[in-house]
Amino acid sequence: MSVSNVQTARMRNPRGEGGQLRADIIRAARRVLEASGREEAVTLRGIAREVGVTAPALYGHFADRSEIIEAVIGEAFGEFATAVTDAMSGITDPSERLRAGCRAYVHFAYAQPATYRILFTRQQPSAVPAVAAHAQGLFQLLVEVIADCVAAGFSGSRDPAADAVVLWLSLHGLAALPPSHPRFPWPDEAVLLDQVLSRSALLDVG
Amino acid sequence: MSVSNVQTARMRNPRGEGGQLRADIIRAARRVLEASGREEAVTLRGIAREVGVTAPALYGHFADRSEIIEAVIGEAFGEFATAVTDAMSGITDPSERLRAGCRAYVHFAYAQPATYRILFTRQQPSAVPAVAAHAQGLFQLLVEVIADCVAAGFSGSRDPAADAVVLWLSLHGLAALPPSHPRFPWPDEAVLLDQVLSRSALLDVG
DNA sequence: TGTACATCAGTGAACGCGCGTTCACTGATGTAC
DNA sequence: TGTACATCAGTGAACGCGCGTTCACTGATGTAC
Repeated sequence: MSVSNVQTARMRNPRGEGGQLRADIIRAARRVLEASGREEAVTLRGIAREVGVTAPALYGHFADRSEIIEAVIGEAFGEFATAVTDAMSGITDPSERLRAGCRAYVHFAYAQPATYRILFTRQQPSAVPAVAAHAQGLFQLLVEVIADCVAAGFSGSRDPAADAVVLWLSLHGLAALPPSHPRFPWPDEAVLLDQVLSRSALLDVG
Repeated sequence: MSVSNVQTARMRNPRGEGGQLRADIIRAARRVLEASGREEAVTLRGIAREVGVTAPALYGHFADRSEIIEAVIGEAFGEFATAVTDAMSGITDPSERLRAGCRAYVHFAYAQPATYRILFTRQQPSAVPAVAAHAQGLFQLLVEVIADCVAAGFSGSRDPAADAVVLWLSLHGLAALPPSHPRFPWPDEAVLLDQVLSRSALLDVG
């Protein structure tokens, strides 16, 4: 019944460590989300089954189902932001830093398509406060690295903020379209990313 | 109760015109889809309420709920393709023809965001045969009009097919991201479209 | 060291709800004689 | 022209299901005396 199929009889948490269940719930919800691909399929009872606990137990940590979904979104966006910034950290060449960040963006979307969808194509994702803040920070990072590329002579951008918007549009297309249209004859992903970077960010591609 | 709020007592169709109900069902389903914003909220019972008929009546025209959803997708994609091709027809300047088609693409997405989403960001939309065919045709049209722009000296593209892919990625971003992120400070839509066209299609923007 | 008690992480049964789908039916309308 | 009948577009009641949520409870573990 469990999504992960490694469900063993769950041991009751020792006293004082009931908070452990909270983290287990969020992790289980994310597994259910990716296994089903649809936010609506992430039911409170389904999460409880995946955790190995009865449904009412979840109410010890969340007021209702929507609070669990919001926690999932918050945690997933944090992980997404970390994936992107980690990929960029330590790379001094600004054009390579930009490329690494964009690659991490797209790879996250391919590895966890349903999670990417819940983060970026919900009706109003920025209604979740954590999303608005994280998104703002990531966008600023994008603007700065494009500006770095300009300063280093790798990009012909005359308006890094405007070009960051255009780049984000293309990145989102690259992240979202191929998983939804697997029968379309997509070019190689790395080639596509280089084309997007050279066009949207006016980056010289070596 | 009805989404459109103009529901009057429905008159039974005269004999031989029961087929009228089929079209009513699809239209009602599309209203429910846009009103709720979510495919999962388009329930068979909800559609029946919107039509003004009991739920079992729908089984006279569709085998089950999923068949209604597929009919909605098929009809919506036809309407989308018509909107784009109509916008382009009669325009001789190829760069204006390209711009008009892209504008129609994006406007459709803004006017009917849930419908656009169901057409392009479903798990596997191209599993619906009508979608695969229509999408293929529209993409070919995009390649051709970019080639026309090159021939007329308006575009520096060296590979219209490859650039059509990049343009589609950006168009999708432009169509999908702003409705999902209304708090982001988006530039003016027309400006954004011109930037996308000049970058992705290497179009000279006047 | 032993025992009464409080705490706490859950359980188990139950609720009302909307869903998709089935089934037997109804009642108006056209058609055959 | 009148009447019996077939057709057909629906209706109304019912089903089993999974859902979110509530409630009273249980039983293990730590704590106070």
